[in-house]
Amino acid sequence: MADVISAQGLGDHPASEHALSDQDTVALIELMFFAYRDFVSDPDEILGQYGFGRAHHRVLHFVGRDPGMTVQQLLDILQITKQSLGRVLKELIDKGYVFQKEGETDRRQRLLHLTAAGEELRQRLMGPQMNRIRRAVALPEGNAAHLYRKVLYHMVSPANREAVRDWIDRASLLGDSQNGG
Amino acid sequence: MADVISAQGLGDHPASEHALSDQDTVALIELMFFAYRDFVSDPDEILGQYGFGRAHHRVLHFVGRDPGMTVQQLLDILQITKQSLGRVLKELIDKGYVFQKEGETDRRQRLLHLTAAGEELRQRLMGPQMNRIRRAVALPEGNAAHLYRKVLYHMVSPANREAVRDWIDRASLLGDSQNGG
DNA sequence: GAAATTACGTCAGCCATGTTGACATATTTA
DNA sequence: TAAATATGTCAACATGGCTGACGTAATTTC
Repeated sequence: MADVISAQGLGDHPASEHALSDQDTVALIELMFFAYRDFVSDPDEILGQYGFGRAHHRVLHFVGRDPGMTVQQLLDILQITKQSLGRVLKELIDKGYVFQKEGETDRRQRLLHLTAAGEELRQRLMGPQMNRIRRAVALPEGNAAHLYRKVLYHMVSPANREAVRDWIDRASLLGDSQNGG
Repeated sequence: MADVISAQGLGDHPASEHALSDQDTVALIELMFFAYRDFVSDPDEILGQYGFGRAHHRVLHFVGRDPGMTVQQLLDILQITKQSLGRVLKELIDKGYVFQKEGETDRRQRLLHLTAAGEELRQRLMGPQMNRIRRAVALPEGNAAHLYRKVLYHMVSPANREAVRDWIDRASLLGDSQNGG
């Protein structure tokens, strides 16, 4: 029974029916909590060494994924206020992990980029999460990755799905900027 | 292409290989962020009407799942300090959503229970999340629920898996306390 | 070309929720 | 009886959200 949640959840039930039982649904709600809690624990530990928090991580990650993005684009993705962003962004700039470049076509814009140190830290933070995802998805079941991605996507609110899909598509097209390139 | 993340992610790749590409792995990391963000948005809105926050929600949920649990058990699940818990617990008790009963075998314990109002609120908070999970899992793919549960479970840190499995098993055995019974 | 809008920054204060450290009290266990 | 346990509480602090207000430079619109 190692590495199996419970007989209740993974053995006894014929999981092929499409309507989920209340029990199973609640178990998923709780697993969402536990999984997210541990999922962010790896980077949290690293961030502490730099005097940063989760907010810094998000900025590092998304700027690294889409170098040259505008402040407004970042705000749209994070869905926080510019004042909240301002604080962490200032710290990241002051400590030399992020820098800004005046927009060429629109000189009001301060396009966001990672410094070499920023990209390095971003990789360091992403490593454990990639390992965790790969370990979790690489199960004997077969195309878990496909399903899991689809399920997570459908967990996003319908109103936000277009923005999320656009982001994922866009970031994918940007190439392997998430792999140190 | 409606309701599909992207050609990149869900169309072009043969997802049957067990080693996930970097691109796909990063996409999952980001989906974890977006999905969790929206997953907690439903209850957040309701909680605001009561002057409560996410911390209150967690207490309501887990106490409702395992009525009579000790304070220490709750602390172990939430993995926060007793001072953090103390604040929200006090508010929930003062406002009449939670009450405590002296333990019978060990009179030091203050066993936690929901009042009728507490159970009602808990159901109200859980409703949208159950709908969201069911919608996300009820995809044409077939046994998504099974896979998704397994994947989320494996996202939990190995050191925490026993505790999480025990909790899920235990809560399941407690019957349908999550369904108003 | 003047006016309105946009992109961004910043100051100030507030709130929720986490932390550490210290101390108190009742009860159970050794 | 002494030590450990279960719980509560006070005080101070950090992070990262929020609102509201105001300012500046650049672009767009009329």
